[in-house]
Amino acid sequence: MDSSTTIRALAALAQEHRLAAFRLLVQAGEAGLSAGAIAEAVGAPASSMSFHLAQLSHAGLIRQKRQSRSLIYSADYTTMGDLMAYLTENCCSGQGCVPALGCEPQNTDERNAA
Amino acid sequence: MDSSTTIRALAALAQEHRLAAFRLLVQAGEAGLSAGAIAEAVGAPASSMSFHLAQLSHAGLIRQKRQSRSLIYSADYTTMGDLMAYLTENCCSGQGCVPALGCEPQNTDERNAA
DNA sequence: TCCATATTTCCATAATTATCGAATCATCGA
DNA sequence: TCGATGATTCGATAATTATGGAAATATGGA
Repeated sequence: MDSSTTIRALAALAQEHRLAAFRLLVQAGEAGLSAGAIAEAVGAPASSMSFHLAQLSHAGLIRQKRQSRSLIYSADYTTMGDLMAYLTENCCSGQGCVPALGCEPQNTDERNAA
Repeated sequence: MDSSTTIRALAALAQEHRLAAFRLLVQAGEAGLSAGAIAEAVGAPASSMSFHLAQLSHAGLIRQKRQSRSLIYSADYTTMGDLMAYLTENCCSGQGCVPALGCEPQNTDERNAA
């Protein structure tokens, strides 16, 4: 992940409605949520939310699929993973930025799932 | 870390000159770098860089100390760590976002250094 | 085909953020 | 105290980003 891609991802998350939407989609998991559901949950008008979803999408953080009349959005963890890797690599060098989780003796294989 | 603090940190990093500056400071380590040195390395005029350093500072990502005529900036890893923790917690839920490092069998105690 | 629903695109406007020269402030050495 | 150096603040302007209603697009059902 290069720095301009990183900046796009960071900027995508650096906004109230977008961060809320992304968190929601992470919670929702594979099933995802429709644009309308997200807009309602976040409390933003449809057209505004659409704008924000486009930003997240453009950053590669979420995916879109049509399901009948609804557009279902879901989190795309690969970009998020790349972002985490970039930050760990470039912004935490040798210091204690990596949170102390995910380091259990035998974590079978939940990582690398997406 | 609450979401508005998170957003401030994300926004602080979501800018070319600031991300470059922060990476530089992470590399520089404890010793840090002067405002002038950062501005030159990043290729931004002093007053612009000063603006950006203020943003990073306000987000809690860097610290400032005066050393004679120079202001020396250095990375503050605690906020970065909090940010990583927030993202891991809220944006990677159960999925494979945590990079596969920091999980060596016996990593003595380099974490929690700062 | 026609209507209702779900969502986006368009557009104008508002708000925020970035840029950078000039002026100002702080510190040091002579 | 004066001049030089390092850095910030000020202020005006440019650029980007956010907002949200209205119009347009896509889909499905009757």
